[in-house]
Amino acid sequence: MKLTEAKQQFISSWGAFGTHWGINRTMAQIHALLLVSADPMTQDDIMQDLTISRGNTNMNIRELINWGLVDRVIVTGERKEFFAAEKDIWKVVRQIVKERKKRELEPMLKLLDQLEEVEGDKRDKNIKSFVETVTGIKRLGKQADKTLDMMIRADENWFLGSLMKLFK
Amino acid sequence: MKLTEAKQQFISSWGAFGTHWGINRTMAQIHALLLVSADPMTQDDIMQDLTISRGNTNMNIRELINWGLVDRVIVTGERKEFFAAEKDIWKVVRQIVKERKKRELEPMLKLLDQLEEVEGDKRDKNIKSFVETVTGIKRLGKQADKTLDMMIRADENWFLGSLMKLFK
DNA sequence: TAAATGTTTCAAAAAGTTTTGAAAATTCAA
DNA sequence: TTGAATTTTCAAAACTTTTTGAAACATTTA
Repeated sequence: MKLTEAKQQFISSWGAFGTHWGINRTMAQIHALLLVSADPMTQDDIMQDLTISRGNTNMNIRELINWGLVDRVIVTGERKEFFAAEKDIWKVVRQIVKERKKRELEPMLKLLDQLEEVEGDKRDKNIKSFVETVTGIKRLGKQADKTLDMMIRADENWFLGSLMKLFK
Repeated sequence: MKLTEAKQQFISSWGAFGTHWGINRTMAQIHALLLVSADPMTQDDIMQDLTISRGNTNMNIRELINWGLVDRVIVTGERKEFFAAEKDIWKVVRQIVKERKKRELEPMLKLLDQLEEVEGDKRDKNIKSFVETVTGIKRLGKQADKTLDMMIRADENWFLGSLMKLFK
């Protein structure tokens, strides 16, 4: 397979993959493009490569920067802004985990805390069933929260090393 | 907070939560409703509780059954089919991980294997950058694949216990 | 067997999301 | 300053996904 074709394939699959994870196709494609390109690219480069509009490009680059997956790069002697993806894939994963934990897991845990304190007789079958489910989810959620925290703080080798020992 | 209100809240948040994870709102809401209800419910119960159409209800119940998150329950003396959610939340998580791994992670790893074998001079900056990125992703992906396999096979206590030891 | 009850399908409508592109805003060099 | 280059915004259009509901299908009961 030729490089150009391989890049195309990677970009298109990464885009499809992203849509399963709540990331829109274009955002994932721009990320993919920057991941496999040797040098930083301008907005116009990206537009042309992916044949998407200026607005769409701009919007999604900004979103990628928000997620901490892409950085603005200043190239001396150039007026235009350049963009580059974080290439250390382990950092990328940690970054995504960190953001999603904050945006999704933490609010859910806060809600579960409230719901656990539903009024009424705990012997009532309906209340019992509700509280048990909520407590179960909360327990697992809190555990996941802690585990992810460790993972975010951890260094790649430490993490891989520990898992290898644990799961061998 | 009253039980009815608490249930409402739970169902609506679980629905919103689900949409971040590639599960549609209704599917997540039906799942939530069944999770917190003490007894199995019929399609008509669910329709009425969530005020959604018959077709929508049917479609999403079937999808939940496909995912292994909901079971048909036979109630003796009743003509209608009843449905109940798997209440062991740890089983639910394992089930979801298993499905998504199969549908998403595994095909991606297969593709990366192919892409790694791009033609051309490995000293070329562009090829080098591409191969390095792909290799990096593959390495992490393979590791994740293994780890998830262990997790799917593992028993709750074993998993929590090991993690507790590891991450304390 | 026919009627009644229950389940599934699917085309069309509604709702939700993403993309476009032109105009506005900003930045920078002269 | 001015104006050319660049970036950002946002309303409308295109596209995608979800939902509806009526009709078809299936199963049970009498």
